[in-house]
Amino acid sequence: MAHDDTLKSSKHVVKYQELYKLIKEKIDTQAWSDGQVIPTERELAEVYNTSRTTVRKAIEHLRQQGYLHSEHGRGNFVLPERSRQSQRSLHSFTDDLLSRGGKPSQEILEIGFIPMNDMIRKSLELPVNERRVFCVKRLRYSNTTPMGIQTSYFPLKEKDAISKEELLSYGSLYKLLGEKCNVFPLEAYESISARLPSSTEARLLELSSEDVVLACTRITLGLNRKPMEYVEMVYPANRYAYRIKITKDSFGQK
Amino acid sequence: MAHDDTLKSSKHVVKYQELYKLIKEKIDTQAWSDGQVIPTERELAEVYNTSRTTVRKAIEHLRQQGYLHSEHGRGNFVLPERSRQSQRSLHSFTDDLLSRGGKPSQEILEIGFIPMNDMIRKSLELPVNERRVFCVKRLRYSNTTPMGIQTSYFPLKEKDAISKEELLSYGSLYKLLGEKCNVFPLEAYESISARLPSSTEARLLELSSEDVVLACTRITLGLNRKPMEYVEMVYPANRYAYRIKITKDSFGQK
DNA sequence: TAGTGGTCTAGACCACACC
DNA sequence: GTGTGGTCTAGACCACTAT
Repeated sequence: MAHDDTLKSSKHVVKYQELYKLIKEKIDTQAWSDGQVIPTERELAEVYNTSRTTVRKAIEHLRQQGYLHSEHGRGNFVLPERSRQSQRSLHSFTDDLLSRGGKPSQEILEIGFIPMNDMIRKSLELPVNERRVFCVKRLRYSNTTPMGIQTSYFPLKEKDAISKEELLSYGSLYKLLGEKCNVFPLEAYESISARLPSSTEARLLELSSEDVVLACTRITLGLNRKPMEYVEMVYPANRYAYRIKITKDSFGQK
Repeated sequence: MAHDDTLKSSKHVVKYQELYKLIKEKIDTQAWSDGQVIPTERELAEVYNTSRTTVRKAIEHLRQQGYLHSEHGRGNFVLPERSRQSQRSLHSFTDDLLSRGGKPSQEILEIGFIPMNDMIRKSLELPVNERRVFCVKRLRYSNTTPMGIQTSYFPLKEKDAISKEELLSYGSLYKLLGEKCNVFPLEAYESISARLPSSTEARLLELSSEDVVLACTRITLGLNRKPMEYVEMVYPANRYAYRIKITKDSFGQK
């Protein structure tokens, strides 16, 4: 009864998201700590003046994010921090480095239109009459250590060309693309392999003769599910590892 | 009206899973094909004699699996095959090779208890008085090509030791562990890096001097969210690449 | 204006855990 | 038993898309 209408359901703000944030906050601040049960769904529904269905929807998402797990007949329990997030999700290289505790910066090696090739055309699903593609090649740093070479290809119109100055002032390429071309990333498919570095790569990444590189390619799909980016990434394997969370299929799949 | 009670909701069979399978079937068999709208949620609810809530739960899961996407005010649309599954999910090496189109087999290099070390103890979160751990080292083949060296460590009781013959007759280690020790994998955390192979690895994987390996470690959590396995995997990078799907966070996370 | 998916409600019954 | 989460219902209203 302490609350009543804490969950504002005004324009475009949705009750189950509010409740999700609220519970997440409780867990992040350790008001509800690891291994403990949280209040029952019926209690939460009453306290926050909502229905059990809405509570369950919020809890469902917290389960997917690794914050809670449910035991039939017992209750919903807070999971240890190690389980939380860490599902590999779509974010910029900048965010990635930040989450690893470094100070990101970048050097632009190349920027501009280049002739199309078949690999890029196929990845971006472009018609054969597209002759040029926009390319941005960058060297990424964490503090002063080189952490990767990232070469991105975008199906831009000639008029939408991005200048070096523009990119540097924006910092984030995704943000720039969103505002200039109205494209936003939705999901991506990545392939991760490894090989010996080329001499150029070894020089840029400051590698010794024993070092190898992780070589990854990614196709990013936009909101309309069309490819909006093809990226080749090269990481120094001795300084960079992929971390992923693997889960069981929700159900059905067998 | 054609159906009525097609969706049997008998013991332990749940309506939304049945409906999920039914819609998935329609899409897999291309009865409902790429880019097309499927019947409206209200229609599906009527035809299959269920509520719209239940229909929406089935559709929600199909969205998560990349089978459908929804457009507010327009309908639910079938996504192209490329979007489906491919989320990296928990499965055995055997399943993985099968999905890549090979014929899996294995050779057991080592099996038995070995002395504990700190790396393994920490990964499996074991107390300091645990002195031994069960180790299985296997060479995996796709057809006759070596595709990986997999070294697994399990916190087994001495009495639960697994023999080479047992493992070979079962084929799957997970299946054996499930039946013998009642442990089942729930989720896993994997780290992917790369390096030069050791001379033993190069010999076993039939590598040339130019080849490098993907070096991965994995901690698998069981149903009780306790570590049930620590695995080190070494793949020939020229023959094996990781494929992962990356998605945007569901909501809230910002 | 009509039809769609998105949110939300206030119930109900079931399966499971614990006493 | 009682209490918990898991499933399901039959509505309702809103926001968006189309015509």
